[in-house]
Amino acid sequence: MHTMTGNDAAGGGLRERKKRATRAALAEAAVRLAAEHGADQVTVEAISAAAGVSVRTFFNYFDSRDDAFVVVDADASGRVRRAFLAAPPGLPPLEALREALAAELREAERQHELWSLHARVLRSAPHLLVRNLGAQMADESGLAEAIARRIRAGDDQDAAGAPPEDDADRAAPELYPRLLAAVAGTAVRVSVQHWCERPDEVSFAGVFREVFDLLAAGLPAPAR
Amino acid sequence: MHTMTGNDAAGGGLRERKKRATRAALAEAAVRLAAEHGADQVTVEAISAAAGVSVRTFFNYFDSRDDAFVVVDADASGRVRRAFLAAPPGLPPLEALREALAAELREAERQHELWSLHARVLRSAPHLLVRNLGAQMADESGLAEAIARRIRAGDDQDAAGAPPEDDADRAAPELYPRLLAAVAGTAVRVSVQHWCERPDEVSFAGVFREVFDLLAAGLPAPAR
DNA sequence: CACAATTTTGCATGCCGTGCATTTTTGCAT
DNA sequence: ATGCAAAAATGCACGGCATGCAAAATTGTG
Repeated sequence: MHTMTGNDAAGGGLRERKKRATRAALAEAAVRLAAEHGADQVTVEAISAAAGVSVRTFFNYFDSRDDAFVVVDADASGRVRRAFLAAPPGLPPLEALREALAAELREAERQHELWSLHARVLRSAPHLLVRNLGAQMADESGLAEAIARRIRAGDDQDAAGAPPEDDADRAAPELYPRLLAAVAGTAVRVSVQHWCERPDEVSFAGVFREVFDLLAAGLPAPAR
Repeated sequence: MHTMTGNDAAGGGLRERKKRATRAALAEAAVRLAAEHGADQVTVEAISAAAGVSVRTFFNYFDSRDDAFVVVDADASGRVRRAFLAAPPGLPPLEALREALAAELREAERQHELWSLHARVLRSAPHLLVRNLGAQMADESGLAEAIARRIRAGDDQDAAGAPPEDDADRAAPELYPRLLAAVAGTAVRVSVQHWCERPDEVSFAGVFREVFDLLAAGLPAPAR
């Protein structure tokens, strides 16, 4: 299940490469068809035909029809976690997370066309935006654990005596890591949402920076 | 769509009262059946039978089967908005929202049994938790507008000249109200989530207070 | 090339969700 | 109270979604 093999550019076997090619073809076909005809007018049969596979095969890759529209990049969350943990030790958690997210979002803007289509599909179908949000929430748990680990690592600088239980209380995550992970995800969502409505007025990086500045300041009443 | 009529305890006509009774019966039957047999084992037919209506009638009240598990109190968001707008004018937005949410959550703990069942159902079925999150997001837009209005009202104290457009730019909400609304919703979710895992260690009010204290402080790294 | 493992595919099945016409209930005016 | 119009509930039919199962096709390996 975990696809332990390094699954970035080229995973060893021809089998896995073809699997990912089929999956990507299905996802891209789904997004393009949805952008053209509207999301709810696209049947599984049409997606499968566009990708060159049978209807049954579609359900071998996605648990539901909507999943094809939602999943864009499965290992983006892993990259964010790694970048967050690799940030300079002195940085506060919120700042480290801001940098990690900003780097990932800059990277995401490379596939600008598909991203834009995807955003349009999600905006025109609130139902799918919710599912996308759900995928974001699935990452939240892993990110919260990374935050907790980074805080422990920071504390270990001061108190060298490492606690005997390394990951014993993993089943009961603390409050702060969860809150920070959840709020950061929300911040990304609001930034994208706000920026999508004004593609020309402001840059995405500017919106993103302003959002995190507001968070770091404790969400004060805006001055006019 | 807006159910303009004051829809609190007893809405005028017998019609609307019976409608809400049927809707509540369906929702409660759905939650109880899901808590007993598991959410995905409950068919629409079973829910309808338990509520004493036909299958077709079920779909007259809910757009999908899952919606029956998600919606608990349709006008909770309206109460929060009103309480938020009625808060003392001097209070900063974050504090006013904290108080409004705390009051609503205290009120929600009255139907403790159904709430607890509902929480268990949502935790056992991530799929439904996502839909619940979606319902929360639907309220987000209205709450953001209320926040924007409160801020405008606060500014009108300083500059008495009221702007000619009262709700002209409703279509283009500003960044801060949206962010605050979204983060507050996230804060509630994380509070409930965290508290549900430790029902005995801490009180819900305590978790809730700690979360908003962290937000108001700008999510600083926790001191040990 | 032969063989085992994996993937794809077709078929059957059941539930979900919607449109339409019909029947029943409700509110209101007489 | 009684008839009437609006609204809700119901039954029926239809198509898409989603899964299990077994057969056929494809890939990796000796």
